[in-house]
Amino acid sequence: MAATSARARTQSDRSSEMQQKLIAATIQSLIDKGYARTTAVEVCARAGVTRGALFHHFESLPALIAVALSDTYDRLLLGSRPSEADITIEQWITWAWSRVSQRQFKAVIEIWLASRNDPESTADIQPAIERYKEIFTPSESNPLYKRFGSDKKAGAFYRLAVETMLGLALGRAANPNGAALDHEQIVLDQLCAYAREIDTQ
Amino acid sequence: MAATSARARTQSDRSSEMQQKLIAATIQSLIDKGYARTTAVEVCARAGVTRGALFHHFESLPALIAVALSDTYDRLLLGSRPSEADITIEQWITWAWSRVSQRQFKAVIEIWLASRNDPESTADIQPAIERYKEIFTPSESNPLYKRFGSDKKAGAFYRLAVETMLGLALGRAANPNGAALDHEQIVLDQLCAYAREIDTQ
DNA sequence: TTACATACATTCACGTATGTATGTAAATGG
DNA sequence: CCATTTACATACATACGTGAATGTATGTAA
Repeated sequence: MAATSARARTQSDRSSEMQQKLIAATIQSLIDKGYARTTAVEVCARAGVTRGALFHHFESLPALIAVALSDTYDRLLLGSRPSEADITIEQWITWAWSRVSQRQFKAVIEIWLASRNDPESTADIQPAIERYKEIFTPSESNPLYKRFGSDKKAGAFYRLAVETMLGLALGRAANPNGAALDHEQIVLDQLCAYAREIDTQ
Repeated sequence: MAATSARARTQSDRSSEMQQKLIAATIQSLIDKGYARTTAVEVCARAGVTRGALFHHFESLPALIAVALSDTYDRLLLGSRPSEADITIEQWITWAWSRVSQRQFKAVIEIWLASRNDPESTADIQPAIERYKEIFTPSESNPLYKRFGSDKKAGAFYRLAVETMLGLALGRAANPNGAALDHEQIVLDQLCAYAREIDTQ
C-alpha cells in the first residue's frame, strides 16, 4: 500500500535513498552521541542497514560525514537565505539565529571541533568545513556582507553578531539535551537593540 | 644539579609531583589531540610514566580529566581575578579575553562539548564543569556581576560579551593550530566600543 | 633491620572499531 | 531470458583502548 512508486524502484533510486538514509542517520547520531561515538556501527544501526551498505556508497565513515556536512549546509543555510536587496541588520540576525539555533547545528559544531583532531578524517572533512564557514565569513562572494560591509561599523557588528550567536550555539550544544541557555533571549534582545541602532542610522 | 631538594623527596612529594605531571600532560593532550584522542595511553606517554601510575592516583581517566579541569579553572580564571571594586566593563572585557584566549581554554571547550556525549565520564566531569560556568554566569555569588548587574543594560551586555568571547574561542579551538581568527581584533574592538558606551553613561 | 604501606611497572583478558574479502539478491541490457 | 553489473549482507583479520591482576621498588615507622 505504501509505495505507490514501488514498481519504478530503479538502481539509482535505491542508491540515493540509501545515501539519504545514511546521511540522516549520521546527522542524528552526531546530535545524540557526538562525533567520537558516531561510528560506522552506530550510523548503520540507526539506518537499519549493515556496514556493507555504507562502505559500498562511501569510501569511509569520514567521507560520509563530509557529505552529511555539506548536505546539512545546503539544507540549513542556503535553502532559505533571505533576499539581500532590502534586508535590515535586525532581520538578518533573526534569520541567522533561526538557522544557528537548529538542533542540526550541534552536528556542525561537533564536526568543526572534533574532526580537526582526527587525522584520519581531516582530509575528507576539511573542504566541507571551509564551504560552511563562507556564509558567515564576510567576503566579496557573500551577498549579505556586501550589503552591510560598506559601512565600517556595520561590518564590525556583522562579525560580532556572528560570534555571539556561535557562542550561544556552543552553549546549547554543551547543554544536556541541547536546551537553550537561560539568558539566551536577553543576549538576542541586546543584539537586536544594537542592530536597530545601525539600521536607523 | 637540578633538584636541590633531592634528599627530602618524601612519599607525599612523589605523589603530588606525579599528579601534577599527569594533570599537565592531560591538559596538553586535550589541546593537541582533543578529547577523543586523550586516552590513558596518550596521557601517560606524555608524562613519561606507565598507566599503572595513573590508575594508582586516579580512579579512571575521566576522574583525572575532571581534576585537570578544576586545576585549570583555578589557575586560569580565579588566580588573577581583577578586584571588583572599581573596574570598568571595558577593563573587565580585556581581562576576560586575556583568560579565554589562552590555549588552555581549548581544553575547556573540548571537555564541555565532548564529555557531555561520553556517558562513562559525564558523572565525573559534570560537577567540575558546573564550577567552571559560574564565573561567567551572572549570579549573586559572582562579585563581578554584582558590580554590573544593577543596571539592566549593563547586565545584558555582560552576558552578550561572554557569549561573543566564547564564540571567538570556539573559532580558535576549531582552527588548525589554535590560531586567531582574522577578524578577531575587529570584534574585540567593537565589543570594547560598546563597553565604553556603558562605562561613560 | 625488620615489617609494612605506598608508588609504581608489567601482563593479560576483554570489548569494540575499522577495513576487506566473499557471498547473494536485485536490477539492467542485449 | 540470460549475462552482467550493481547493491547490499556476512564473515573475518587487525588494531587499539580499558581495566584488573600481579609483581617490584621505594619510602616509613617500630
